[in-house]
Amino acid sequence: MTAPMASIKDVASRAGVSVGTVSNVLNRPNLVSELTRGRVRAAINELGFVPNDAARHLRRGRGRTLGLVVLDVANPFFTDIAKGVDDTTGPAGMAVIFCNSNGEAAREGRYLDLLEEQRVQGVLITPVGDDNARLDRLRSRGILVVVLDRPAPSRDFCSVSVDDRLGGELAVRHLVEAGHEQIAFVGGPWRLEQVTDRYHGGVKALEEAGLGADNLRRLDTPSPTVAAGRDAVSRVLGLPRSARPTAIFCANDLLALGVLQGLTRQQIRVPDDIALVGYDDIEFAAAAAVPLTSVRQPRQELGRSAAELILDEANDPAGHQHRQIVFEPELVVRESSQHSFRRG
Amino acid sequence: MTAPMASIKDVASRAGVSVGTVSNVLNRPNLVSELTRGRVRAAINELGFVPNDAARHLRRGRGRTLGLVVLDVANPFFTDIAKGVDDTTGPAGMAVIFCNSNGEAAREGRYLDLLEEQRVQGVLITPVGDDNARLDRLRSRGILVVVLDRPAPSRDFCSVSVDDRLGGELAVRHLVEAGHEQIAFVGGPWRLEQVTDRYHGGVKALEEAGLGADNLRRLDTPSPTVAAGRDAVSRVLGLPRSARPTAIFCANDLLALGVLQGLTRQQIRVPDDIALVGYDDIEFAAAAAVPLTSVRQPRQELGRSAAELILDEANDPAGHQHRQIVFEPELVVRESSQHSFRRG
DNA sequence: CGATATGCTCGAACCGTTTCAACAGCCGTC
DNA sequence: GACGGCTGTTGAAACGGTTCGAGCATATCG
Repeated sequence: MTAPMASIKDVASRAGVSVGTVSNVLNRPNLVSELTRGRVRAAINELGFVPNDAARHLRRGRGRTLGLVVLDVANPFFTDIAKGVDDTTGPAGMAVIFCNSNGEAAREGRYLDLLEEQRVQGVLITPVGDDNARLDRLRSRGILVVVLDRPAPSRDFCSVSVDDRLGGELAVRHLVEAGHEQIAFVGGPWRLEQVTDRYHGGVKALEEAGLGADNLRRLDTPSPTVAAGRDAVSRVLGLPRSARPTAIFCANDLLALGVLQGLTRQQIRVPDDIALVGYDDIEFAAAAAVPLTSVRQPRQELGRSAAELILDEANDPAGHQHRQIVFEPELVVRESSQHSFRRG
Repeated sequence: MTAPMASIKDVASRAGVSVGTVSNVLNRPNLVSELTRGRVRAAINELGFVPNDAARHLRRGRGRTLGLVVLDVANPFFTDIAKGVDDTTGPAGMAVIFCNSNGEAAREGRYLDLLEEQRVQGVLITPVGDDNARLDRLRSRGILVVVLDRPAPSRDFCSVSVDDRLGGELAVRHLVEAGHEQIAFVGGPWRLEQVTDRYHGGVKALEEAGLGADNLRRLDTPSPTVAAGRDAVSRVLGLPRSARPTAIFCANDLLALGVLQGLTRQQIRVPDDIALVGYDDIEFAAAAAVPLTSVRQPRQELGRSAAELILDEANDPAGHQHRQIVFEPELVVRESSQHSFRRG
């Protein structure tokens, strides 16, 4: 009933050699004679021996696993990142523990504790807040850290991010150029830097156009999800007539899809009555009821680069230089912001 | 530079007790006097001691991690399942290694090897094929197995699934009742039982209506993704006029969204020219260009139940009874199949 | 007062690997 | 034939916890 897993000892006795030799066959086969190697390999197969990673880990002091902590597993933006990570760590023989902080500091903390106990080699994380004390602590314990989807808090962390201010700027400039002056910004929670940066980028675009921050009205959401987007619609519509926006810029596509649903339910047409711009350009943005204009981020690329940085540091801790990679976002214009699309 | 992680020995010497006592404070605090317990706790805090899970694991023989292997991380259906799993394993202090087989047997195999090396306590898996030899092998090595989103191959595995034949039946019956007689089934790869079951359920509905399997024309796709759905459209349109379907039933929502995009590109209106039904009812189905009729599965529930089954077996291996839980799917009708919606 | 039970603590064995110093042959050299 | 250099192999010491029998006070009881 219970596990009769063969150990290296069983292999050794079956092959008539010492455990050290078996270990050598596994790790430095060139040190072992052809003949013994063959016998050991045979024994391994016959017994179906699979080395115990916990033991190896214990002895070596460090494991072959990484932690990936994201804000929302259900957000395709993050699963695309995860795919990118996986594509590069898999071939390197690393396992990834995929954790969902759900945007909650408490959950994030619990997962980081767990990853510490696992003595993971490194952590790729999109932090919930700006508590870099926690990141420092990981570091001081010898755990490699790469900040994902955010610039690192200091020069001695690696990070991979996309210029969110620029993204916000692109989105709002696009709307301003289409003639919009009253714009709503739907996003939150405000503690996420991604949200504030996108907002501030938007404000910058307005100022460049001679308008003010008042023209980008902030509507906070408790979370950046479809449901929160739906709920935000009533607040947009509840604004005094004078402040009624003609366009909405959402902090991500999930919110935008929710807003779109909410507006549709209220018989408000997009883009005719209100223009809509999302962020991330997830695959579903293009398939939406009204194809969504969105700010594209190189999602898989983000994951791949982050994984490469951490592998680089893992393989050569001494020679490694911390880098803060910043990608550029790109505006993808679709129907949801094309006022003229139907009119014209 | 390198990790000076405190070990249980450091804690012991700092608190002036033996390592055994420290271990007891951690695992059976009631055996330790109030006084010592305090001293040990203090030492733990001062040193920032975090137990090494690999060591514990090694001694105990089994770890606190589970593996979750799914067909596609980027499919919201599976991330919702993952959420369900996570919600129930997290509080139980278990870590989950989330693996993406991507529908490829080779990748699945590599991940299972990895999970074996990790000596995970259990594996929740949506298998790529029907190679239950591999599952048997996990079992024989003492690794608990729960089959996800599929009925177990035999009575001595736990499984949590949804009745896919019934789902296919519901979808096609709905179309038949709306007057459709030529229906295309877009799905694949054919090796996935989920795909074949949904197809056969559809055939059953046709037969009940006095029609034949010929009326459900199979169009295989290489993968159940948005891109594959888009590509399938040309094949639907390439069918001889006589066999031209008036409705399409897709094996999942990703395919359906892709098909919808493809049709729109060809200026074919849904549902007026062709009706469309998806499967899974992911969140984005309702937000699609044309809100998608779909067959809903209790996604998070699926994940939760699976996790509960595995925790149950882990906690009481002897008393555990293997169970095959089967949920019922539910048809959610939206605009994409409502021929009358616009006409009426 | 001695025997026995009770409450805490200790120390050592053990889990399955890796690593490394030591060593056994064997060969060629001088 | 002693010697040094290779090649392969061995055995034991870690790694960091858990577990358990033994030991030692102290309290309980007859």
